[in-house]
Amino acid sequence: MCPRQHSLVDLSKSPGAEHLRDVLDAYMVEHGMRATEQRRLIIDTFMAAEPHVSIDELLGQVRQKDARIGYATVYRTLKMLAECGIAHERHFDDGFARYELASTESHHDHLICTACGRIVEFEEPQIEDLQLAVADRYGFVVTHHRHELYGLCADCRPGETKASTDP
Amino acid sequence: MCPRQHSLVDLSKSPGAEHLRDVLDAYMVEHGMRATEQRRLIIDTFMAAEPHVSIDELLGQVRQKDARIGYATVYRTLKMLAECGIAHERHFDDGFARYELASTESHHDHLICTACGRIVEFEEPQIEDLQLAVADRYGFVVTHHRHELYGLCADCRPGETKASTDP
DNA sequence: ATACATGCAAACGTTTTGCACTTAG
DNA sequence: CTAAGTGCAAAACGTTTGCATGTAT
Repeated sequence: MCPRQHSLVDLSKSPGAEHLRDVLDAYMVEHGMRATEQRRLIIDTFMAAEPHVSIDELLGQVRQKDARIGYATVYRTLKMLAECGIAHERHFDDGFARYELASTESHHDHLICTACGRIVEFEEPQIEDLQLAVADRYGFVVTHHRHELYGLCADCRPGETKASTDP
Repeated sequence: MCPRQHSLVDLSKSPGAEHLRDVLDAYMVEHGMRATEQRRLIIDTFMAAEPHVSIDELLGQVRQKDARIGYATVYRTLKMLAECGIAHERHFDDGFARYELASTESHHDHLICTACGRIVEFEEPQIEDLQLAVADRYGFVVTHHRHELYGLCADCRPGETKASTDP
């Protein structure tokens, strides 16, 4: 192992992560999948990464440990994680897929700052309830949904400190 | 009841397709754009088409009248309509852009049947209010959003009668 | 007459896959 | 040993654009 430094935040040890590992192991055994060096590295890196990483971002982080890893391997590994329910694939308006660890908590949606790219998760049970009511009103049964609020976060909003007159 | 406002480009309160034509004309004049045969045909066809047409669908309909029309022309015309606020570009989960006339009153979101592709518009002011409340809670100012409910419509649901025990 | 528009085909950016080589079991 | 995984490069996919030709004004 590389005795580089002790990671400050080790999400792989947060509550729930162990269960995810179990789910993953079961899934891989069941599908005759092998635990390769690359997969281990990619999965570990993903679990320690900030939420909503893109494939490219993750690839960059992974390559700091092993520069030979290819895009396709990261791509396929993330697809696999999504397939077995450990990760969720998200498509915001920036054009590429992002992945987040499936949390044990309930469902959440997202606020996205169009200036700095910050992504904040929110939960609003009342909205969830209203969604079901709306669907019911139209005879729909909802299987999944997408709810994204785009705008400016507190740091990017004009008004904090005026003087925003550019030449 | 509604007096027809004249000449001013006031999109937000446009009552009908006729006004949209006026807005369009004004936009084209202002941008030195020409009223070509193709554009007329494409725009007329779009306005008569069902809501949420894709470029390919519209191209198909347009080619029934003039088989020489190219994809790029439809593409550019729809972009232009979106640019001047007459059409809205939507991206659902089927991978390609769809366009709808902006003629309708206030904002709406969508229910999409994942079986037959049916798209239903819904309006729910309470959800809109809650969105603003949520954004405010996180210090965000919302500029736009995306809210899509995916599921099965009444026609595609298993068990027209009841059948509520099916994962 | 000439700037704008068209239609083709090729460029794009991201995702997905075919394939020869490598490797875990 | 052999089925599964890797990395590369190329295909696929919808979207976007450069360019030679056509046309509305």
